[in-house]
Amino acid sequence: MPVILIVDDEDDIRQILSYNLKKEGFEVIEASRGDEALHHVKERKPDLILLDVMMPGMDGIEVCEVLKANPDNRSILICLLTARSEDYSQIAGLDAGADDYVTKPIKPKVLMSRVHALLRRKEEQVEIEPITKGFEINREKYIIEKDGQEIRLPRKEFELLALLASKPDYVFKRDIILEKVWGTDIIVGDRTIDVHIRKLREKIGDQYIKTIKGIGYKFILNQ
Amino acid sequence: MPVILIVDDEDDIRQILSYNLKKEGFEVIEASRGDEALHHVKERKPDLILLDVMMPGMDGIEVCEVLKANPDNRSILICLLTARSEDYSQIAGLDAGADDYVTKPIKPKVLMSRVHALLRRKEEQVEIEPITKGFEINREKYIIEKDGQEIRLPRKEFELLALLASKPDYVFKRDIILEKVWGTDIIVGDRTIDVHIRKLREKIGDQYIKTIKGIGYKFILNQ
DNA sequence: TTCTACTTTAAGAAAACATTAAATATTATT
DNA sequence: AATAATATTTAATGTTTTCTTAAAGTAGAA
Repeated sequence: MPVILIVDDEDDIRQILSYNLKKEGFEVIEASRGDEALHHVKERKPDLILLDVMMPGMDGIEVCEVLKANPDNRSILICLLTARSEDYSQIAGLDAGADDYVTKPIKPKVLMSRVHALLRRKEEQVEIEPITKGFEINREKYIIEKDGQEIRLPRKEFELLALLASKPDYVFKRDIILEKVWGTDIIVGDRTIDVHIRKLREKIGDQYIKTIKGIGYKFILNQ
Repeated sequence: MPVILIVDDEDDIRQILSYNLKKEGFEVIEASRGDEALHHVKERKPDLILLDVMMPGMDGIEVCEVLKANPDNRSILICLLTARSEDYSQIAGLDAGADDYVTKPIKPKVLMSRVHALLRRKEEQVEIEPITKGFEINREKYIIEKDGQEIRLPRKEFELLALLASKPDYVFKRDIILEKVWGTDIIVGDRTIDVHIRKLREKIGDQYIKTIKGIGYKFILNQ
């Protein structure tokens, strides 16, 4: 899960942002001052920084400039938090390398939406598609193609197959499957996996998914 | 390259802005009065208007109101130029539909930064070229043609269809739809999408929009 | 055999979407 | 500026699909 650093000198702002972000599953780090923020970044590189512009001492723009000056930090997204009444000339922040800004008073819903949009932009860079002969797994269309024939799968089945097929012949342990397909939050019984495997075998043919007793399952292409 | 209209009664301001904008490759149109500006907009729809608030005759706020009253002009960005001394309450311009404002005296660097930020945000909205057999999508008139038959769609429905049809067979996730059609600032409930999908299906036929449960929707042409 | 781990089937619960109507906004018209 | 017409959003309820669990069955290992 993405790590987000909140930098604001006002405690209650930090609290409300932190609460909302954690609720959505993000890992949150907080700093009340600019120099503190820079220190945190050295320790743990966040994916995104929510950065207040108006702060005593080192202000947001400065923090932004210092960060972006270092190539290692180029990939960190920065979203400025600005008061609407602030003179916009201060918002040379976009020149300083910020990726977006949100005006105060901050509506949590709006901010969350922005956060997701920004992180998505980042993710879009590194999207990999697993390739498998005879099988085409098309995430964009959310269908799989087996020998030219389109097969539509429900979400869990799709994710399960996509996982197994991403590394043919590799055995995925049950706990790994649970973690990748269901996530760490949701706890489901072991039989649930079996049933989904069953459904998959029904749709794509028994021969592709092999059971490794006591361990897990694997996707095979030959034999 | 984006087209920018500068509206200011002071010649030297227009000149300096024009110079800087042209240097960055923008196409620039100028007007010295409000009514002249409106006239220009009819002739050639700009992407962005830099609009002085204090002008003899029709002032900037009025121009802004007139423009934004017309749906065809809703997509034009408006950035107000205001004197710093002006009471902030006067900047009801943001209520009049302006997208941003910059205070005088204008620092070219600051303004350029704002201009780029605004245009970037506009681009992030929907600027898709729909390519679709049997369907003709006319963005100017908010009309689609299905098998020669004209169907007029309200804005949101149109944008939604235009988005889906821009990549047939491609699944648009709900959050992407919200971001592209509604924007990141406006937060609406999930059911809102459904209702719009409903309306669309009613008008163009059920077979074109397919639900991918748990993911989103896709536009399909065959089958 | 007996135990363990998986398979299979069916059924109920939960999630996600569809539909309708009503409440708000917005836009057009008088 | 008031009214009417449209458009948009929300809320409530219904429907469908998907997911999960429970229960009974099976095959193989100890």
